[in-house]
Amino acid sequence: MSESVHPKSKGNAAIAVEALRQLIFAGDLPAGSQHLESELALRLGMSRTPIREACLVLQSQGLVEVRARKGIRILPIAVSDMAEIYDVLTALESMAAAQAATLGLGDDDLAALERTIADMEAALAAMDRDAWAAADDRFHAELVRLGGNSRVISIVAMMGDQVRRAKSVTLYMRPLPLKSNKDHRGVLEAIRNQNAELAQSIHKAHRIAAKETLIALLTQNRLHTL
Amino acid sequence: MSESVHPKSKGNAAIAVEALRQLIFAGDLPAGSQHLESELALRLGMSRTPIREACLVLQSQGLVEVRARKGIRILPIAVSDMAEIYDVLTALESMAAAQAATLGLGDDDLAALERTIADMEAALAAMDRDAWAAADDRFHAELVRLGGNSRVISIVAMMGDQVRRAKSVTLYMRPLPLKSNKDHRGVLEAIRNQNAELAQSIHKAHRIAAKETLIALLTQNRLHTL
DNA sequence: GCATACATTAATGTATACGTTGTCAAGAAT
DNA sequence: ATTCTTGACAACGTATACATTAATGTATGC
Repeated sequence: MSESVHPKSKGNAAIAVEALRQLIFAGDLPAGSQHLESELALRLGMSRTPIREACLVLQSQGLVEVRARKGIRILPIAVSDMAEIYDVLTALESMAAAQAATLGLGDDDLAALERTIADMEAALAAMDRDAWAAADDRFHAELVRLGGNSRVISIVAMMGDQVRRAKSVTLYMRPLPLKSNKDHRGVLEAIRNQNAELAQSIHKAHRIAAKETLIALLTQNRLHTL
Repeated sequence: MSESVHPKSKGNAAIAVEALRQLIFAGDLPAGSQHLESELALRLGMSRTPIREACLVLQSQGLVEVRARKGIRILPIAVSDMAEIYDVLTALESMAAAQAATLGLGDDDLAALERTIADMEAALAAMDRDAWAAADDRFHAELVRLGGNSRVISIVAMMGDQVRRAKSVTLYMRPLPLKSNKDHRGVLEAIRNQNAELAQSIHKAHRIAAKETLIALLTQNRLHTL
């Protein structure tokens, strides 16, 4: 039968994970706020059981903290957290870039990465910050995908989620990242030329610069927690 | 009051996590085996609810996989997994070493790290492989602790858990790692001298060598999964 | 004899009731 | 006025009953 494609192919727990993620990223559950299991259960129209399981998953992903009798707390991101996360991303993504370079990838494999760069350039030309940020996310995700290490992929995705709010807050506070794309093209070319050292060093410098820019911005604007 | 320190400060779910970890590491739940929730509940003397929550936690740590109607599966570690994990450890621990070197740590801070090296030397002299492995684990844990990045600490701990079985299997298959300690002392001295580049490069080489040794050993002995 | 449809069943997924325990506030003692 | 005690309450943690669903075996039709 041609049922609706997603009648209930996912359990309620999985639905709750996705719904809570949306609520968190949209700011409907603000950073630092606390919420009772029963409140969330009522809000999502299910019982406490799948809510509890969803919160455990989100806790393991570093998005919330479950504290007995104090409700589920949406974890705020402090500047020190940003520094930690960017350091992890720097180390893992740089390694991914180096490993991608050693794999001898062809133009087919690099097409997706190249497209994200083109998207960023187009977004810059149109001064569309949101489109640029989306393409930048895709660039980094594609880069680690090319690295081929599934653990790196999932760790980077988790860390990316944790800083998502902070990045969106600062997106309109800083000048357009015109220099970024030179780095991106540099990494791409180094991978294409199988120059692992160069790919790694360019990307590492790129990430360190991004970290310092972001931290300076947050500090200047007294955004200690997000 | 001199109460017993842990009367029941932990809930059953936390107890289940710890108990299942023990069973997995001890081999009582062999890699690749599958177990029903009700079986584990009976075995640990509690209901399915805390078992389910414990399994979700263990799944997020990469130790098991929960599959509907097929039971909880203890994840085996393939050689390719070992390669992935060692690459992650290489990147993150090397960064931790570099960052520890930049912190200007004093002898007090480095005492614990130095002790783990001394323990390894003593264990080597006594040809006590288990003691050496335990001290080596402490060395790596202490190194990342000195790095000061809490996310690196927890990621490294998770990855260490995932390869624990494989390391214990190969522990008695390889010659005593006499060279290792020179690397360890080198990292320590580089940190003491605030030479971040050197600390990073020594540790990186150390990890790469360990990876290749372990993978060669597993491949030679046809230990594709553990 | 084989394939397909269906019934059975066993295991997970969910709801709910209940026990347990930390929190918070009110009040008494110092 | 501050602090300590105490007790009620509210939220969580757990057990259990129930619904759902996929796998398996069986029967039936071709």
